[in-house]
Amino acid sequence: MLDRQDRQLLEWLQGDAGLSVGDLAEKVGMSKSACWRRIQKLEESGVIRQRVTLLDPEKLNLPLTVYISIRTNQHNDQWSEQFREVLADIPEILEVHRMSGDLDYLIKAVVTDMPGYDRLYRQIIRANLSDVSASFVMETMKHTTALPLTHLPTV
Amino acid sequence: MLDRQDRQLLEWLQGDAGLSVGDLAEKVGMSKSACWRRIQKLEESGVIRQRVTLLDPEKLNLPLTVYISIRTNQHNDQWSEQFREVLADIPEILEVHRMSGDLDYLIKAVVTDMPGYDRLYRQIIRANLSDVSASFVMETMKHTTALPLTHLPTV
DNA sequence: GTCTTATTTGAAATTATATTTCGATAGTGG
DNA sequence: CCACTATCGAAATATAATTTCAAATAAGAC
Repeated sequence: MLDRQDRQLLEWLQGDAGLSVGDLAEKVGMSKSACWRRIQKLEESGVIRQRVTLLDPEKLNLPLTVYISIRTNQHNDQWSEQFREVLADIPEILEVHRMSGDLDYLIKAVVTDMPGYDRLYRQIIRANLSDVSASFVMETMKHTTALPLTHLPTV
Repeated sequence: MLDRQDRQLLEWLQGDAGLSVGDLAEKVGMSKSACWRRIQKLEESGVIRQRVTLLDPEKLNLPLTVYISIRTNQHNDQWSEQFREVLADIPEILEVHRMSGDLDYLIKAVVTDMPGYDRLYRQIIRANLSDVSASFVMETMKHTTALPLTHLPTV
């Protein structure tokens, strides 16, 4: 069970993984050692998954984000597993979700430009897909990795 | 311009923001101080955006991810700006993109369950939207924040 | 080529931070 | 009230970040 202080720590850490234990301790009002142990526990328990560095896609020559919707007529496990492995190895592909509803998979990818998208497209359709359609991101109006902590059971 | 060593540093840091300068220095084969300065420059130049902590949605009672597609008949700047502000303040909403093609906006959100989605839906449709449809994530097959460094101009 | 200048480097010193230790405190069940 | 357990804070120790400075390297200018 996560108490108020754990939540506060998580709130701060979601925004900045580089904060020192000392800073955090001050922010949530406890000693450094208590704070440090809290963080350890949050890591051990898996609430904290990992600490990552986010880069600027534009600066990496990846200004175009695309969502690719896929329908397939292949629905067996073996095909699905192979599809997963292919996509896992393509670094431009950031997310792959199996979806409810009329589309089967939704993919998020980053590319340099339209020719870049076309190269990606050609890789993907090697699998047996009945329908592939792309929507391009014109403008990202919000983008955060911070999850709300408001749905936890009350202490 | 990012040379081989910068790229290697970024590669490692994307995977783990918690690596020490010493470890990184060893991995890419340079001294600690050189390594430290490289990282500073990458931060100053904005290639490194931020370091964040990723949490486990399930452990936060947010097992359901949903993509919400929106069409609207409102296309003026003022409406758009207001829409943005409303969405920015809803913590369950992680991403909002203005899209090309037949849908206007694509939203990614996390919720506890279907009633949770319904509450979110009701908040969103307060805006003047002509069409809102949801697709739920059954299974996330890939999810990374690491961008490919393979599209940078060669040194 | 070689001189000059501006960058970048590595080792060592310094400063700051993470981690451990240990005794004190507070809550729990019997 | 006592024994037990979990948590705490302050201080000690171990690691790591940051700065300093002299040497090495790269980039032009001629």
